Amino acid sequence: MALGKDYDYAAQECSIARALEIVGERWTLLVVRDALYGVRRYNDFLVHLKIPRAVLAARLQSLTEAGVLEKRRYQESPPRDEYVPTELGRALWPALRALGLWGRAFNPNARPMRTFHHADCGTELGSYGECRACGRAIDPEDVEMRPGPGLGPAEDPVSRALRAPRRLLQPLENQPQ
Amino acid sequence: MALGKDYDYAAQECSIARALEIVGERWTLLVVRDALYGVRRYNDFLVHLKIPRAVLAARLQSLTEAGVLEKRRYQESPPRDEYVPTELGRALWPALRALGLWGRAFNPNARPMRTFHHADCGTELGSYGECRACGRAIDPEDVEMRPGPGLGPAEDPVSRALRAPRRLLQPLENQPQ
DNA sequence: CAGCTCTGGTTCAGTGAATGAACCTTCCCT
DNA sequence: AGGGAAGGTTCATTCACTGAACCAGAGCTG
Repeated sequence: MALGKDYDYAAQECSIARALEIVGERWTLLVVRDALYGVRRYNDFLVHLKIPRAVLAARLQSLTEAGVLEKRRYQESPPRDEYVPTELGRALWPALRALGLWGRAFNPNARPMRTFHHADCGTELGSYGECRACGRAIDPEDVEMRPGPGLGPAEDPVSRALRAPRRLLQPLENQPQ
Repeated sequence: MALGKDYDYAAQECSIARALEIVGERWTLLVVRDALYGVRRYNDFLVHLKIPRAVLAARLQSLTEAGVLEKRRYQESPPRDEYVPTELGRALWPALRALGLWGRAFNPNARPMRTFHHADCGTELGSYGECRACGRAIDPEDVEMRPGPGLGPAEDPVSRALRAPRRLLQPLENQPQ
C-alpha cells in the first residue's frame, strides 16, 4: 500500500487504520511474514521476496523504527546486522494467520500451501489460531509450519529451507552453499 | 498498498500474498471495514473515509469484481446501488479484528476506540474474533460494536451513526437529515 | 419550465512512490 | 592482486494516488 508521506489515514479514529499506517504499505506485511518464518538477513529477504532492494531497505528501516523488528549486530567483521521480530512483531501473527486463512478461502479448490500446527501435540491450528486439542491460543514460538500440497518446486535456497517442517521464528540456517 | 498492474506478488506461493493481492492496496481494507460496520452507499463511504472519489470508485469496483462486495440496486428511480459484503467479505472479519487489536497494542496507553462483543453474552472478543467465554468463532452478524473511551467527537453524520452500539453488518439508516 | 440539489460517478494534471538496473563499500578468501 | 559476498545507495522511468473540476440522471421547487 502506498501511503502518502503525511499518512492521511492517521486521522481515522480506528485501531485498524492505526495498524495500517504501520504495516499497510506494499510489501510490509510480507516482510513481517518472512521475519516470522525465520528470515533475518537482508539477502534472504531479497531472494525470497524478489523485492526491489531500495524498497526492502526502506521497509526494514521503517519497521525497525516502528519497533516491529529489531536490528541486531550478529558479527563485527565485516559488520553484519540481522532483523529480528520484537514482541510487537510477534503480535502480528494472529493478523497474518487470519489473512492467510482468508487467502485460502478465496480460492477454495486450491491446495493449502502450508499448514500450521501446535508443536507440542501436532494438532493443526483452528481458525482463530488456537490448538483444537489444547483449546487455547498458541504463541508463534510454539507453532510448527509444515509444507502443504499446494507448494511447487523451490527455486531459491531460502524457499528450499522454508520447505522443511520448522518452528516459527526459528532463524534460518545459512548453509555456506 | 499500491500494487503494480501486473500484481507481481501473485507469484508468491503463499495464501497471505494471495490475500494481499485482493485487499492489500491502500484504502481497500478500510472500505471493507466500513462495509462490515454497515456502510453501504458511495456517499457514506466518501464522507466517513475522506477518500478521493476516484479511488473509492476504483476500490468498490475491484472489490465487487473480486466477490468481496456485491453491488445491489436498492431503488429504481433514480437508479441507486449499494455495496453489501458477500460471504467472502464477511470472512475478512477475523483478519480485521486481529489487525485492530494489534493497532491497539501498538500504542498501549491509548484508550480503545471501539470494543467488540459477542451479542449473545456480552463478552469481549479475542484476537481472531472468537468469544472467549463461548470458546468459538462469532459471525460478524452476532458481534456488537460499542463505542470506546478513545473516540473523539463525531464530525460527520456517518461517524455519528456509528457511535451508537450496533451489530456489525446492520445497514446504516440514512436519516433524511 | 428553469433552476437547484442529491447521488454516483469520470476526467485530468500534478505529485510521490515503486521498480529494476547499475553502482558502491567493506571485508574476506585465495 | 583479483574475485566474491553482504548490505546498501542512486537514478531514470513508470505507475498509482490525490484533489479539484466536471458531468449526468432524477427529483424537487416555484
